[in-house]
Amino acid sequence: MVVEQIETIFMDVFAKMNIGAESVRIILSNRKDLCDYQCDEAFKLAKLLHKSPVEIATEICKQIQERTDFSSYFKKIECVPPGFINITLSEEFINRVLENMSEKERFGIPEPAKKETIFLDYGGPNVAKPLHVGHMRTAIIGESVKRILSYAGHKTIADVHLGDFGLQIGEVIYGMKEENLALEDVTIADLDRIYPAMNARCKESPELKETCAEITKELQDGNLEYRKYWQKIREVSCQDILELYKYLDVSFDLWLGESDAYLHIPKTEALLKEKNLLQESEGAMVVDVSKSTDKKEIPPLVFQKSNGAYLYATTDLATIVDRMEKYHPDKILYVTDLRQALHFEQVFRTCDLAGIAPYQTFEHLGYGTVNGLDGKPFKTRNGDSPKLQSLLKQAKDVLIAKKDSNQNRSEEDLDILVNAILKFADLSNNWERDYIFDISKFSEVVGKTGPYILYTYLRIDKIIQNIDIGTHKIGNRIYNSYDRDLRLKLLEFEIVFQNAVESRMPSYLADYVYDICVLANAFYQNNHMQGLEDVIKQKDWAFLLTLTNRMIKELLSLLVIKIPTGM
RNA sequence: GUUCACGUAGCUCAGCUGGAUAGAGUGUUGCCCUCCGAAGGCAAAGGUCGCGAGUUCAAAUCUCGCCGUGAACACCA
Repeated sequence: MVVEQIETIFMDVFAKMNIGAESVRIILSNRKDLCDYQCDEAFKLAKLLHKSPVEIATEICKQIQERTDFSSYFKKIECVPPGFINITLSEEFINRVLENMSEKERFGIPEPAKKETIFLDYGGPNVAKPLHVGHMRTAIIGESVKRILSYAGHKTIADVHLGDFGLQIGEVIYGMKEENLALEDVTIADLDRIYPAMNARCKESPELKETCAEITKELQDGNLEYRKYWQKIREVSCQDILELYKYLDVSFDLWLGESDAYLHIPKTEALLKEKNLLQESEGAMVVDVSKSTDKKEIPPLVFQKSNGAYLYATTDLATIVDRMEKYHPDKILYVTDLRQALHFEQVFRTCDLAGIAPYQTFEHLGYGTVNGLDGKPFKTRNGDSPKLQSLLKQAKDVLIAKKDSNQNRSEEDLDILVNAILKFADLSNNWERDYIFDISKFSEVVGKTGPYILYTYLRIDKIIQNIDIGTHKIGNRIYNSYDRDLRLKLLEFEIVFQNAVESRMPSYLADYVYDICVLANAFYQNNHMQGLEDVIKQKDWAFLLTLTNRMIKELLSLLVIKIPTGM
């Protein structure tokens, strides 16, 4: 909003000066002590115009200063050697834009040029297996990205993509039958007991594992008895999974899984055959996805194993076929561990080759591995990695112990705080990086943390509660530097949000909301509003803080963080 | 081995579509609760941006080489 308006003025001036530039870039100042925004275009124009950057910048500044509308935008605009153009906004401009933002939904960010339907895949929990930290990371990042895209004006569809047809099911069925469990009485406690035990036994005994694999295969082929077991396991497990997601405030539009994908395998196979893509290699059916331009050899995608079984790539392909057919998405985003990058590369290329969907449809948001304190990844296979549920419980206990007053807090508020701590910690990091999981991270409440943001929000809320602003707007003044800094920060919303959308990076929003809070803290610490004689000033400030809090709240919501009643 | 990612303050990390004096948090050392909540504020100290070249008026940012760490490399997901 701010940037576009300034850019328009610059382009206007460029036209007058006969500068043949097609665009101009105004960026946030990196010297806030000198100006609010800056333009470094003079350096680029120097070659084109065969003049020195200072000359060009000086002329641009002069042209802008001579405009009749100068003061409605700028307080000061000046050229600083060797050719920077430093821009300081006028109070009028700042307040005009803020008022406009305050009147609009979503602070007036424009609708996307093209409204896209975007599919997101960020669940991947396995039925009958407990969720662990990795699942939480996927869920939090995915949910946040979904909310961001949706806020930007796109249509989003989230699919949990359940792992409900794998070997673990065979193992659990075997264990249930062995114990002679009555199907209708099976609870999550039974699954929590049977799965780890069976998993351990299968590791010891390859024969037992083979038997379980056989059960799994028969289930996939339609064995009715096993199917009943499977349904029950799925039902019980999903209840549990749903509860955890609910705790995390993560939701999905679709609860499909691998078992649903199996229905679409024949269709998928036909599509591949039609394009003559399937070929036999070492007994397996594969798709050659290599390209001559590859720097590194990309192995073929294995569609069907030599023993006739299907695997991960198969169900992923089949799932895509189904999604394209039913929903015609413009984009499909996968939020998974970075280590799966090659797998997705193969799948995406296959889709492109088979005409299922163009390569550009897909994006793999590969987040860094969740590592332990030793820097090694948490193991997901042998049940060694701690259960998510117990970690959340642990975090809550630590929180209660941290502050006396927390003992009187409602369960709901405590849960919100736990969520805020771990989500802010996760989302304020760039998701591409590895993530060292440290239980102390789950209880960090000071500094750049979720609780700090919530604390600021609640304090502001308390301050403005007692001031009736009625229909009062932003006003036309700015009273001091704390005031000005906060207003300027709020103006950045659109820039920051667009960055977050384009990069699918919630961390930009986390950093931004933190910056807002720091400035808001400084503001109310230094500008006491209680008993202020200047009523206009008091209302101006109350309006500003109201807008600030609205923004904090919406940003938090995009980070999947709620606001407690107190803390 | 090949490919990719990463290396910034004691620690955890921002910054990377090139711009001016490289920023936060934490930890360390001080100060600030008769004022709207101290889960807060203010200040100080802390840096060869892994190393070396190159491109450029300008490099933490782009290119190349080296060193270090990690990941992936067809019938697991």
